[in-house]
Amino acid sequence: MFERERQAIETQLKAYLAEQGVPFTEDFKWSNIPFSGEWGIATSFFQAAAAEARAGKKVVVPVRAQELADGAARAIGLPDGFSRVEAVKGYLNLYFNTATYSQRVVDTVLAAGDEFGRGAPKGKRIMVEFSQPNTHKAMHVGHLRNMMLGAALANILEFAGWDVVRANYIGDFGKDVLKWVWNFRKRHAGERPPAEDVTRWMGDLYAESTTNLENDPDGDKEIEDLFHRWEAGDEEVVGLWRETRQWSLDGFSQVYDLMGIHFDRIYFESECEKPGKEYVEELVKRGIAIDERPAGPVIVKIDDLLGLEKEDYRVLVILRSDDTALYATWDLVLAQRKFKDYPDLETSLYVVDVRQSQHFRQVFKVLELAGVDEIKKAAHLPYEIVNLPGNITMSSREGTVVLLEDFIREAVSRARQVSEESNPELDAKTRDEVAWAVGLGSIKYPLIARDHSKIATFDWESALDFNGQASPYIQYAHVRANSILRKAGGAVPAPVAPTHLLDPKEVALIELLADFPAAVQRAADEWRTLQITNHAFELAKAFSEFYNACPVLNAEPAVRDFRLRLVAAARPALANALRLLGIQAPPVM
RNA sequence: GCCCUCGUAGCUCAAUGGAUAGAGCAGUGGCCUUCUAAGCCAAAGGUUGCAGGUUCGAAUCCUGCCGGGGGCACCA
Repeated sequence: MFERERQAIETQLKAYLAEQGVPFTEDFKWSNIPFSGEWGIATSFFQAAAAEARAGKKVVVPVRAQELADGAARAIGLPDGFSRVEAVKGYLNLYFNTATYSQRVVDTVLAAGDEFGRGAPKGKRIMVEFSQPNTHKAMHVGHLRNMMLGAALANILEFAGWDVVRANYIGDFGKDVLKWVWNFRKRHAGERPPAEDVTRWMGDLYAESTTNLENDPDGDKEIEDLFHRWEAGDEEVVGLWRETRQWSLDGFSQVYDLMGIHFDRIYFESECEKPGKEYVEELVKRGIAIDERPAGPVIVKIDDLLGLEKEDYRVLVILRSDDTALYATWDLVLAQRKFKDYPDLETSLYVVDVRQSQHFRQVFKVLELAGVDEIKKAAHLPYEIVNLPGNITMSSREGTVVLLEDFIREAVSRARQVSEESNPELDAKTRDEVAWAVGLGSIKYPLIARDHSKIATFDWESALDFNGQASPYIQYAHVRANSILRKAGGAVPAPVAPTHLLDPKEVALIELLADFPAAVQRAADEWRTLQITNHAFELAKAFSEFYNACPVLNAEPAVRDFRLRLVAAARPALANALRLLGIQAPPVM
């Protein structure tokens, strides 16, 4: 928000260093002054001093850094808009003139409103592939992390200025699917799914099919037969597959609607089946893949092709020995199809859990070896899975899963209960909206509020704890801001500079508001939703502390006007941050 | 065996190579006649797994070790 001032000062600093003969021409790194209640920007001279040391000048770096900071402070004097300049411990601290700057921040946020924090269009397109559910299976909490990560990241990238394509890749074919179909036509022919919890029902039948297959010596053969009949376009098999698949797809749609997620492009594994096999043949012809059928599968010996002595990429199986396709077969063609569908794609991002890191490394490398240049723009964003306490991985086979439907129901019910206790006056319709907004928010937030590389642990107690660093806390701050504005009559006073000495809590809140646009950019650059979940929480915390320390409505008129504008700025900032995370900001709770 | 990854307060997690390592939860003590207490305030809690190295400066980068998790030919 203050790039212009910063650049002007930076120019002066560089001139000063040049004058002193310091061989340092890099850009300065700026940060906020880390003392609470103070507001300003800071940079250090350690790099410059170190550059001198490297150039042969005999200096003690910290001492020299302080010398340079001192000299720089004298050289730039007191720039416009600043109230104080100091050199401390090698740092140059520039304190803003709080009256001027606080008004500027508040005015800027209010002018932008719902758009506050949006970056300028970058003119670059990125595809984010996420969710990737399997038909004929249930959805559990693990799937939710992927969904939320992908959805939030897509929102953030878009807000940061990217053109975003939200893509889904649905696992609607393969051995597991046909296993389900095999069991269904044997034992459930003619049955139809229930009205509610369709994906759970599909999952139950999937678990049943697994058990039945284990106890059926002819099962594997019969499934292989189904495979070939599907390929040949057998009407009965394809018809049944299509019908049952649709049940899952409808179930997914319900979940996505509930979660507020949409996709721009949906790919299916079944579509990749045929072109995948053709591509495998091509790779064999070109000598990239080795065909060991029928004794073995079709493989690519990646390390050999790269001339690597040590094993690294190892071997990728791209077609089974029985001619059936597998994951890698489809992925090889899907990766290329994405660039065909969107030729201007700058980045093709895969949000898939970390266990598939090697798989993607292999697939991308094989395509590179095959001369597919665009594949350099493909990237895998690996994230860790959601485990149960005791580091137990969820397994539908062992019944150790927390189903999405159950989780949502519990969270919404808990939210309703808390709402009834703390705000009994709400009417039924509003209560319902609050329960859903808070319940859904509370399950979404923790899944994206930790680094991707950290395993998330699910337990009911903390999942349903609405206190502290959690989505309801942020929503509550928004509600309080809204409440003040409502009681003020809705009108926001005209722009005004503060005439009172700003409270440290006001300063802290203003600083966080000013930082939001940078947080959005950083989250987009690093593909880290964590930047936004943290910022949203910090913002809510700053607002709560401000709320507690600084009366608004009962303050004297000049103070009241300024604070009212500050509250009016905080409200959309909180709502925007939540919106990026896919979380609603209800007006009351 | 090879490769990847994680290790920070009792627990769950933060911390663009930079100033005094911060939050939440749990526990302790306070605050509702004042804008919604899903809140706020205070105190307490640390050898950043261990040992070296690089650097003016390391929780952060490198090496080794210890411990947890994951991946390594026809699952996805």
